[in-house]
Amino acid sequence: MSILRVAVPAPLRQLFDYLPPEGTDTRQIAGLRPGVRVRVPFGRRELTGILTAVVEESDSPPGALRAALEVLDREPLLNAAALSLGLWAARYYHHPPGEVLALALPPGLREGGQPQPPGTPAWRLTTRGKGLPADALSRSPRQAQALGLLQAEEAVSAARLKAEGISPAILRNLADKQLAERCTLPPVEAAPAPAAKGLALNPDQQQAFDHVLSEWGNFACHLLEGVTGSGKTEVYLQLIAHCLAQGRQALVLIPEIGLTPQTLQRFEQRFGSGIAVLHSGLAAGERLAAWDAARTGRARIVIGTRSAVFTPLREPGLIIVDEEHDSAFKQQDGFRYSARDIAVKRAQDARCCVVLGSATPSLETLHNALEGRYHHQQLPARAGAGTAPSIATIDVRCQPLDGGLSPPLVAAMTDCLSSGGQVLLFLNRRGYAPTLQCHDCGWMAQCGACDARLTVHRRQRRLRCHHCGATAPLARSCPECSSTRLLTNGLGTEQAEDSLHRQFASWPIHRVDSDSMQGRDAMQQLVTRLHTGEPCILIGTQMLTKGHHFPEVGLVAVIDADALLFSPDFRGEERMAQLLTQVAGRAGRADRPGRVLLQTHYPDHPAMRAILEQSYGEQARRLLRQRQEQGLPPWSQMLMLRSDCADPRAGEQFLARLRREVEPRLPPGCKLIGPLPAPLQRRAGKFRHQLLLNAPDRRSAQYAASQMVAAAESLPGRGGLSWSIDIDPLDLN
DNA sequence: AGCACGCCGACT
DNA sequence: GTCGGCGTGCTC
Repeated sequence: MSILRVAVPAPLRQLFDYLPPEGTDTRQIAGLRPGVRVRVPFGRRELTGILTAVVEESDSPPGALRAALEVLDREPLLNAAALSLGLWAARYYHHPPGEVLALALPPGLREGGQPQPPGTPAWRLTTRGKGLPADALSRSPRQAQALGLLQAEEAVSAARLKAEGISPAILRNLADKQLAERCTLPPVEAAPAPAAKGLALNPDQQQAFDHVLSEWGNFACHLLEGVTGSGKTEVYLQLIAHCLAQGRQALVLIPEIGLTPQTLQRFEQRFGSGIAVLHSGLAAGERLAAWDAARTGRARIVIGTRSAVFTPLREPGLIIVDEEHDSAFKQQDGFRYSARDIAVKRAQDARCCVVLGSATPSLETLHNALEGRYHHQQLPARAGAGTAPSIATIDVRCQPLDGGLSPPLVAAMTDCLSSGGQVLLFLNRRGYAPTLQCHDCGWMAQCGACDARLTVHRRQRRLRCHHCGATAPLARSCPECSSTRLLTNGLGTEQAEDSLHRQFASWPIHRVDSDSMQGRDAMQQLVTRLHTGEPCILIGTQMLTKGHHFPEVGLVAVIDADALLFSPDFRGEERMAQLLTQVAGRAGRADRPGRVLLQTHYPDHPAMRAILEQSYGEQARRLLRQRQEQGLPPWSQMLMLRSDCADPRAGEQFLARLRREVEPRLPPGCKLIGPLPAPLQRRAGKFRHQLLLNAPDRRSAQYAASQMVAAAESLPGRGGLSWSIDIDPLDLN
């Protein structure tokens, strides 16, 4: 008896068995390959699942099995490697397999749609459209223009029409009149990779490159630790060239879409076409096309964000994770996976090399390298003889601050600007000010749904909660006492920008945060402008620290370095060191060493001193020793069970019961902490609690996780209580 | 997550 | 007398 074992997209941690569709003969069953999509009845609905195996026996009683409705694909959409990677990740993260495998498909195929024939989307005229006289649309110049373009050729790609200024709406109008229709152009054959060798590698780069090559053909994980500007990307490019020359595909993971234009440009210059880009910002059609190119092997290089780690590849030969320390690789809700860790597993399965690159490697990765599990390649020098920036603190105690700037900082900025340099100011707080307060009665604007204050956004004339997204109009008077003496407390980027306009009126000022960089290519435009080298001031959040290198920046200043100093999380100091090192890395170039200034009230704080006196590598090694003494990751394994409930007590009670149930059965050395209220206990109207487990090793953590999930599933999850498990949590918030 | 079934308040 | 509120239970 053949049984189909199907991963169904439901939040259930199991696979479901089905009989083959009615009327399937044994020959057809024998031809069924795992990785095809199957339409199945599920409760009272129909869903599209993925066939994971054809088995002879089911654990379910025979009468309980229903028949699948239809097999949707002749060829698997997920090959064996993609399938087993997804199932492994589902087990490791204790997440429903159907939801994990759905992630490996582009959204258009998840619901059971048919894959489009490969090719670029295009438009052509219908027979009716072809018969139309040229002047027929004289009342609609845009449509007439579109008609003209389409008349010239058999079919015109959607991208070219867009470039000619024809909006999709115009084409839809033509389609409504049945004058034009969608079609696809045959895919452009990937040009063979040009033989260009790229830049000459310096000795460090060459050594790193050679070392990776020496492990080629087997699984090996390499940490490529290179200071900013040391030329990691060139090493990636030459490794990719080698990979392509071996006839294999390269998968490149990057933390954010924002970085794609730059990265992509550099890759295209080197390799021409054959590059597929995958991220959530793509339109459905583009995404499907890129995914299909990766799966079939037409794309030789696949560049993508987190979820791209699940993309099926025909013949992977190299995986690169750029900025591996970046927390964007860890999904923070739902399926809480680490794309970096899964990339390592994937390389292991594929017996290929994986390169984790960073100027500021995570302690997890560094630990693996120092323990000899990963190879460790270091690029200590800036390529092209650049000089590392000098770092100093500004003690702002007792200093007058204008818009957050101390007199020494203002002087340094003036200096830098007048000598033709750009200034980069880092302030990790969006909006105008983090609090609005009544001067007469002390009232403060609080979020109604979270334990948090509302942030003043003056440009939008609104108060906004940065935790749940709630907004409220910016009050003109106090709701408690009607006083109009409302004060803002604290400093955000908007306010800093305003005060810069006052203090540096003759210089251009650009604000860079998620509010000001709304447009699709706002960042790209700014980067282009900055590359003209025009002296200016940049003020922005985290966004500024990621990826982009601005060669003309001569001064980088952190307006409020103290904000990083007192984190409740044991990873606080690691994050501070990474962030400050990354910010500092934005400054300077070959002929002009950059300056980095940190404004602080605690110039003697050990963490602050460490930033000045030690390289990131030295700090990281010191922090690793501390973690060892404290028995914390990466020397131990953590997992966290979170509860979320409208009732303030129910979540805590649920976790307490769970703890009682599970604690006696834990492997030796496992410690439970909690239940504790989450740092921001009430968020979006829900009370959050957490139960943390610290385990001595992976195996016991894995065992404990199964116990906890089993217990949580069996406990009555009453009263709208929801829970989730986070394996290797990054943020203990 | 859906989508049922299942028991208690305001309407034609 | 029904329509419908969302509480809890199940999905091969």
